[in-house]
Amino acid sequence: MSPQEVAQEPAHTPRRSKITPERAQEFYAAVLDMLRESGYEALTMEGVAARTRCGKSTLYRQWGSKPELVVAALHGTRQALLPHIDTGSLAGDLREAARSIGAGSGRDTPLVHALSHAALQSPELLCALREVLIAPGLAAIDAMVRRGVERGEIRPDNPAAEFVSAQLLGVMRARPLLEGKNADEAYLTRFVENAILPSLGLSAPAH
Amino acid sequence: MSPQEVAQEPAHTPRRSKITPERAQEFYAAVLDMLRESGYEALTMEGVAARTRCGKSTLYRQWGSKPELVVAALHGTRQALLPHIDTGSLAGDLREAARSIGAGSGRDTPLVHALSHAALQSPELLCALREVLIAPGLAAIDAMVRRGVERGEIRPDNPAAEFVSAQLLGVMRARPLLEGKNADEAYLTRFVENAILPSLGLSAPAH
DNA sequence: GCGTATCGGTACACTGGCGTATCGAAGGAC
DNA sequence: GTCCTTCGATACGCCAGTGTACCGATACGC
Repeated sequence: MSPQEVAQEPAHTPRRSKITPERAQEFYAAVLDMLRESGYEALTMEGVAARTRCGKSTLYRQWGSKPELVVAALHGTRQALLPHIDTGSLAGDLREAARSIGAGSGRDTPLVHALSHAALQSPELLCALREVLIAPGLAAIDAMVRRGVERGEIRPDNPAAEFVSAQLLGVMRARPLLEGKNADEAYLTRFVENAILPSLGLSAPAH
Repeated sequence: MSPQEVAQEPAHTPRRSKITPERAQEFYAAVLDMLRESGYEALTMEGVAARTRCGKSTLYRQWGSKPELVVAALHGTRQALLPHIDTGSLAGDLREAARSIGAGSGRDTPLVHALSHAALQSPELLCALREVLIAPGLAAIDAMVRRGVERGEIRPDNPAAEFVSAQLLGVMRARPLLEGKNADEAYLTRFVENAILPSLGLSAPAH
């Protein structure tokens, strides 16, 4: 708690910490990079200290412990992974979402991958993971579907609607395991075009 | 290597090990259980020894190290998770697969979950994971699709066909993260019915 | 039955990470 | 310019897990 306040307030209250917000971002970036590379368990405070060229004491002074540091890193680097998408049609939105997710897949997929198991042991971590990586994507996709309903493109009770987000995020996580490569833009675009849209009844199956 | 030979050959060569095949299965079951519960990193040789009421020395004598034990446990408990499914139609096969996967989801999903990250660091583990848990499911589903093509239910170039397995396995892994509960039989069945089949053009979208 | 090798159990070094304590140095407040 | 706090760095104690060594007991081969 206290560290974020300190690190995120540019100036205002007589700031005690010498960690500038930019410096904090360096810490956070290092943490997330190391998470992506080696996972949560292999992430060590010593490693973070070495990579950021600071003392362990600084890390413990500011964040208290490894789980808190990781949670702070997640929250501190919130970046809209699905930026405002509103193309005017559900199909367009989903295509654009596939593009956007695919473009960022090298960044977010490994993160989710690295944290998804560790999160089961720690409620705080699970909460941060959902809040930062899962919920925004989920909300964005659900919003697209909702707008699609409002525009009358699909019916409110379209039975495939509830699966759209699970399909997108699921396939994104499944492909590395199945085929050994990340779900990139091209793959996700094909997926939306050939699987999701037809399931919603939004494009005539090509046969 | 040597331990499996010993444990899996009932008799034949003057067996040195006193570990009967049944006893070996107990070890393997304990390992997989603990993997499901706590993940790969948290699995300790001491824990396995304690749960199976054996000495650590036995584990090290037989399997050499923790990664080897895990690999052996995977290979040693090969069980067809998708038993021969052949209902005569692709839709029937997929519905049956959903049922079967859903019924076993409490068993296999956590395993994949626990190993999928650890596998990225160890080629042997990745290989075993694919061979035992991924490939059989993949092959089974692809076989269904292939039979569907041969029967003429879908065209060979059906663009949604390539995504069937990724969707099933992906959704199975995504739901715990999205909704906090396992993809059970009911959910997967609805998913197949309302998303996969329509995407294949196998059921008229309900609207 | 007897020898032998493995079993289960414990004790032991060794490693590596966590978190704390302590230190000189540096930079901002005033 | 002085004071004071935090910084970076290092050393330390502690704990947990790995893998080895050793033990008496036990069950199998013959």
